[in-house]
Amino acid sequence: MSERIFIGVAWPYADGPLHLGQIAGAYLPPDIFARYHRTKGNEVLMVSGSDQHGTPITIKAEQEGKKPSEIANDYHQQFLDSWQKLGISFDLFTTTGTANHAEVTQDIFLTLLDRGHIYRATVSLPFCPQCQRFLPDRYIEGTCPHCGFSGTRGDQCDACGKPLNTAELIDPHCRLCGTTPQFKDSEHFFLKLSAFRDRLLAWVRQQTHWRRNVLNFTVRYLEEGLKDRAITRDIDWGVPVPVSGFGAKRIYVWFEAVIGYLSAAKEWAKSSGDEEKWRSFWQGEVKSYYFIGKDNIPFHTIIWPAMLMGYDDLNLPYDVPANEFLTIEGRKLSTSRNWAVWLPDYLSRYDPDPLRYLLSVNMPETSDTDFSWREFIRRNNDELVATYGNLVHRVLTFVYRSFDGCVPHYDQIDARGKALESTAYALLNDVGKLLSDCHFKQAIMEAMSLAHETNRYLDEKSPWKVIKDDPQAAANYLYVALEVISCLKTMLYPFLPFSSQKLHEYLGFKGNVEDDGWQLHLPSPGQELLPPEPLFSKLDEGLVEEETNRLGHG
RNA sequence: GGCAGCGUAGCUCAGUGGUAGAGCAGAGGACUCAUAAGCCUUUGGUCGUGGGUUCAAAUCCCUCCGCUGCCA
Repeated sequence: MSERIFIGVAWPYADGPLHLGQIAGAYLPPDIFARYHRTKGNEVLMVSGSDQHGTPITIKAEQEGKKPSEIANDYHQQFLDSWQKLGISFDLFTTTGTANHAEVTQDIFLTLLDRGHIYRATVSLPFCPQCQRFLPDRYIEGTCPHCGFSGTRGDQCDACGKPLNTAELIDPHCRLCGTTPQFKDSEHFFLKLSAFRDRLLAWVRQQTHWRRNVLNFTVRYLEEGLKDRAITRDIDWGVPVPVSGFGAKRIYVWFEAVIGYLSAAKEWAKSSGDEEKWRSFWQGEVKSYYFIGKDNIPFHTIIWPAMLMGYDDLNLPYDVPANEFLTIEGRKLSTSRNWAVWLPDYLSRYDPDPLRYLLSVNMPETSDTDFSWREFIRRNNDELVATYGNLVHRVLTFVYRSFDGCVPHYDQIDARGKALESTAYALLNDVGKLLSDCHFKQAIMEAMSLAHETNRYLDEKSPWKVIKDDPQAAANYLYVALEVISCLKTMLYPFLPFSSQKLHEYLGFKGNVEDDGWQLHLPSPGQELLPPEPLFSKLDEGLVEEETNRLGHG
């Protein structure tokens, strides 16, 4: 019986390249999850896109003398390239800049307005008399009241890290022209979040399968009470407010970006030729998963569900497996100080699977974890190359040479061989269960344990000795080893899709690993093998220093 | 400042009431098909601090310290 799975992935902000923190937290986990479900034979729709709106992009555009859309489009192309190289298998990765997205956003806006979930109110906001425009938080600079730093922006002080209100800034001035802002009335729309509190709380309390930090955080947040939030801004970059008299305002990004999950599903349906197909992933028997970093929790467990409750009969999230953060060489990641490993840089120098491996085995599922180059190279050399890659290579090269490049004909499997087969079957099930429960780290460790066990099996059976006197016994032993390697290929496929596909082909199979299903796919005796090559390469330890030196510069 | 999560072996991390775990690093050994890989044995921790509950606590409760995130 096939299940249907909707996977929403956090929308990366298109104002800079992706870094490993984002990959470990929000992008690799859903891909592993999606690949597992597809292999299992389930229907998957995995969508996301670039978030093109918001003030960081307009500021960057003004600084670089470009249009916001140029900046956003450049990074969007870079994201697409990164997904392809890293193997992040979106069914659709779109942007918030499409006409479709604006249409869906405005429809939700108007529906919520019509039903009384959105109301108007006038607020007093900073306005620059010189530029003749309202100033969003980030357009105002001043002196931090906490630490005295003079380049503090309106939302948070970069020097001491404290968040603050624009009104608290000492000597505030417009970031563009330096003029002191005045306060001026402006009418805005507010989402009546407070009215959803009780419904949300009742719903959230039933989600006992959520990760503890996600559940506790959300419950406490709701128990403290919700404030209505403004969902429009006095800017000209974003989705227009579909109400007359609001031509100079736009819908605020936090309201609009989450709608992307729905608009992307609709765009995907349109391009598939069946406009109504999106419904099969939004209504009825389908589980929706949202993969995000911990900073995004309230938007996905409170605000987006509230919007969905107010809008229509669409499914609420089934699970929001938010990850914690990745630190780099023991320090908090900082894009402004360039204390980050950028994905395009990584991909220009290394293969995708070693990174996918490290980030899987060291995924920040329950607490922040650390990325270090030493650990990356160590895991690559000692675990991927030595344990798994070498297992595959020692079996394939020995079989290839000893049995004319074909899968050997076996005549019987002894008790030890049968025990190993059962272990493989059991692990395949266990790993599948762990993956469907979003326990990625444990899943990959269990999968790797089969490689260890198979290395032990080979050492016990020593087919390289046995073959001298009893070639048939060696054939029997090696056949079991080939079976188990084929099983490893399937179990590790969600994590290491590129090398699994290679192994699939070395074993003489055609087509894609995914098409063969989440099951032990037995090599047929006589099946021709491809000349084997190592699956992974060792990395020089000197790279540790080389890569570490790149951090913090530029 | 409020809320949530985390703080376990030299390092990276598992482990939510019942005799402290894995991998790597360190020490020793047998083997040699394989990318000098793999396999076996082994050293190593008063589970951040101080209290409490319990026959029993890394695990539950409280204090404090530190880290991360959200909010003011």
